[in-house]
Amino acid sequence: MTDTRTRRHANEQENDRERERGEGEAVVCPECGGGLVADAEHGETVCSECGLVVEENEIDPGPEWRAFDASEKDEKSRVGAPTTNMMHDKGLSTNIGWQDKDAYGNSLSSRQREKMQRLRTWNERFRTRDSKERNLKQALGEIDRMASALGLPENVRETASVIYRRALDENLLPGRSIEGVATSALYAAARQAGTPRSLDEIAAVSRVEKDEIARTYRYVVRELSLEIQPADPESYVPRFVSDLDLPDEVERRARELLDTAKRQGVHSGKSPVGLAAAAVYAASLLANEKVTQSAVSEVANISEVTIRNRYHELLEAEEEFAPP
DNA sequence: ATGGTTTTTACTGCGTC
DNA sequence: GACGCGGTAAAAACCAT
Repeated sequence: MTDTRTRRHANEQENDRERERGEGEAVVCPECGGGLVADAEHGETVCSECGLVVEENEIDPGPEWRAFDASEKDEKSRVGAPTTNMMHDKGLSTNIGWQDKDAYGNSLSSRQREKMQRLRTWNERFRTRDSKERNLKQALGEIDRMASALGLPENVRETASVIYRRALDENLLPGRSIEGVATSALYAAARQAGTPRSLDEIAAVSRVEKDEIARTYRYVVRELSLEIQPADPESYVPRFVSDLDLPDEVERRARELLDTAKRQGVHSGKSPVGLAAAAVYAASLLANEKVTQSAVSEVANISEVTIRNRYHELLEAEEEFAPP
């Protein structure tokens, strides 16, 4: 009986590779497989390895050019704040200022003031009237809330916003809760960005049950054909190490252990979190740092038994690979 | 639904401080 | 005696089919 999950992961990854060529969401260069970097200054997406420009002519949301004094700034800067996916209308809608001043800064007559107040009210109503927009407003709020609770950086929130927007556009919402889809989007975004949070951690800050998140997540991933690799155990290591107040050396060794384990294929089918936790524990043994299994299991939310099983395997793999 | 795998739970024995 | 660690068996959770 060869490990069926080993095969599964291998296949999954091949499929992902395949898909990346087709769709615009690629995070990997179609030429050389290197990582893509956004170059906002030129509005391009460029491969870090071979320099291939993948996408051009995207709108550069940044300021036009350096300004050396105030007048130059007025001349060269574009109007308004940079657009962002984190606002439900990308920050592009009209807002009516709250100051009762006209374009020249003169104050308005009381009649005019009343008029402006009515305009403000109606503008606000129109801006959020459409159900999709309302929907987005709420979902993005949720995403933001959960992301801060989990300490996820801004780019993850942005990605989550994009995913949610797509789900909305493709009419994936009917029959599913806004919160569920929002949570799934965040879960997916965190994994894509290489700062994964486990399903448990996500569920802890979401208003939705774990089962539903998992179900919705699978659905969303399938419908949007998002390419998401199984989480890399190494991406959990830094967080565990710092949660346990361990030195950098432990982190380094943990990475080494995971690397050789990967090379030997020991890792497939096992939970990445467990692997990471075991690596941290094994590494701290090697570095003569005293940490208990229960401490590691606590921060990783993994049972001690799993840590034991995994770290034996890790050490074995290490010995086979490099027997000094 | 099913079957194969992994993870968890619960319990036990051993050595050390 | 409490604690850290190791092992085991059975239950639960997970996932592809």
